[in-house]
Amino acid sequence: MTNQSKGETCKELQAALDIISGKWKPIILFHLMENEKLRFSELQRAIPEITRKMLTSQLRELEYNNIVHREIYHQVPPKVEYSMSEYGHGLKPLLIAMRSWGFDHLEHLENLYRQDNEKLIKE
Amino acid sequence: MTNQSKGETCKELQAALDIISGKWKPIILFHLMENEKLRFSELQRAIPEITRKMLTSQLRELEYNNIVHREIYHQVPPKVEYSMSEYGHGLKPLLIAMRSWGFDHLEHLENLYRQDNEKLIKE
DNA sequence: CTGTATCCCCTTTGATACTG
DNA sequence: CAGTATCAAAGGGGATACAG
Repeated sequence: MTNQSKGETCKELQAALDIISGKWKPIILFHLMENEKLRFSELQRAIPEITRKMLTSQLRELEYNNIVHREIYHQVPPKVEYSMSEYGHGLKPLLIAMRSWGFDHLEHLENLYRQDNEKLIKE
Repeated sequence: MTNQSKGETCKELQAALDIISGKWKPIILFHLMENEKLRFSELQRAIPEITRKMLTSQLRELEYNNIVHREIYHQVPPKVEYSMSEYGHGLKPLLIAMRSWGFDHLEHLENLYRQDNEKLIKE
């Protein structure tokens, strides 16, 4: 086993988090997992609340980390397509596992909330 | 499949990330996974760079989310023990999966770095 | 020993306007 | 269409001092 005991930060875990954390990265990744290729504008429509700046920057970081591929068509008007890189597809199982745990967790919170409410009603 | 296509944020994934993101949460969680119970001061020694304030706040958030249990011994001087809650143990597989992916990713980066270096040497 | 309270900084995010 | 530039706001995080 790795020795995390004396001051060694858990760099593996951090490495994974560095890739997927960022306010919009999770949802961007899921759209790209489910759609093969998406244009910039399609992503924008899919995530209406995001600004162009944020969409650009988050995609750039994913591209920098080799998770996402960016294909530029030199046309007028321009067209750019984003897709998961081959390497990026390796993230899929992890993202699915996270989503699954998150789903259960939201149910868990629901139950806690319900119990609190019932307690309040009784009193 | 869930429909993430039109503006629905991926709340499940976000829920998972909310729990484990935070500068010190990953390493705190791993220490608690490997040690059953740890006192506040033991955690501090295990993570020397962390400040008391941060250790407190991160633990409080984990406690609030029902991941970590806090046991207070009313003594002088005080003694507080932290441990994974039963619910928190359910995070273990996910954390291990993340660490595993992160490990591979760090190797991936190593290889990229090495290739770049060899290219530079050739030129 | 196990915390809190303050104050400050820095990074991330957002609003808005401009451009090839 | 697919961005960039600029500035402002918000929040997370750190240093330090104090407290039960």
